[in-house]
Amino acid sequence: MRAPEELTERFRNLGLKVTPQRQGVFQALWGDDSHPTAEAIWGRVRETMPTVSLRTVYQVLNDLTDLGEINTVRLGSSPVRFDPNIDGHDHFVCEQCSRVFDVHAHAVVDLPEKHYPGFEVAATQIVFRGFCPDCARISAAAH
Amino acid sequence: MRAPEELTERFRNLGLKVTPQRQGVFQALWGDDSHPTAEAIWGRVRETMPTVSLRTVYQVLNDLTDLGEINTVRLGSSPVRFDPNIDGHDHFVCEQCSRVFDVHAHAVVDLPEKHYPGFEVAATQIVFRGFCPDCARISAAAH
DNA sequence: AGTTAGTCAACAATACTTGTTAGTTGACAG
DNA sequence: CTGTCAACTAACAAGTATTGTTGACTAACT
Repeated sequence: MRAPEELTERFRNLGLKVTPQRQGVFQALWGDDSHPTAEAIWGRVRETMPTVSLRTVYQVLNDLTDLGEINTVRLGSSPVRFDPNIDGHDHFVCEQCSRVFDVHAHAVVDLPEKHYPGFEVAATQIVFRGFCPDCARISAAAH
Repeated sequence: MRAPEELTERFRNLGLKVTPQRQGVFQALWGDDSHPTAEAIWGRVRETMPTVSLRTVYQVLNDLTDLGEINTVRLGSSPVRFDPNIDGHDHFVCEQCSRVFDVHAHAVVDLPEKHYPGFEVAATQIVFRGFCPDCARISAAAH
């Protein structure tokens, strides 16, 4: 996503008001690569704005998604996570702690046209599952 | 997953009773590659056993999952889907009709150890998104 | 300074899934 | 063949995540 200042400008250009709540969410997301849930963002915004409602946070997140500024990430049964990184990248999900990491895989992926005629691939998503370094260390130490 | 008869035997060996409800779910899943939801399976079992409860279907599906006979597939915001195909394979999700197809991708995927030290990859999942042949045809005809 | 979008609070509602209870049935072992 | 206990049903509650709604209030922009 764009920097908070640029988002401010974009919202204004679109005729949307730049409220402290919206700016709070911009700030909370900016540079975050931890794929926070709506609740997590809410918690962060509340630190400086204790009265903000979860409803509003959801609102803003959906607005940003509609504008293409952020992506939603749904992996497993957990709640939706929000990803301000909209460049092409892959994900690693830790099966232990459920954290999601941005990764760049070396991948050559192809859906063979010959066997799947008529399928129009718009996006390819790679998800790795396993243990993150922290959890791998702990599980190794358990021996 | 195994054939219904083999599952029957496995359940019996494990001391689990082979009830008509369980067999109904075995049958409903056998050879199904449409990634049905719990409700869909329920509907199918009810055709021959109208009194079966959704609760029981969930129960049996979870049992089968625990036994590793089937996989759960969570893609997007739809309810959990169940996949009797537990061989390594990939998925194609139609963004229009939400159907899920089993596919075998040509893929060479690698998480570069060098950049991600300590990450232990247990599984790699590839998901294609786009239009399935049916929906591609309809959207093309709309022009 | 006025208009109106945005927000809040509080609550309802949705969808999916699991928990719980109590009463009944029927699969299997002996 | 029969007793036992796992399994099933029905009916309901609960839980999680998310969105809808309403009415009153606030404050951002023109």
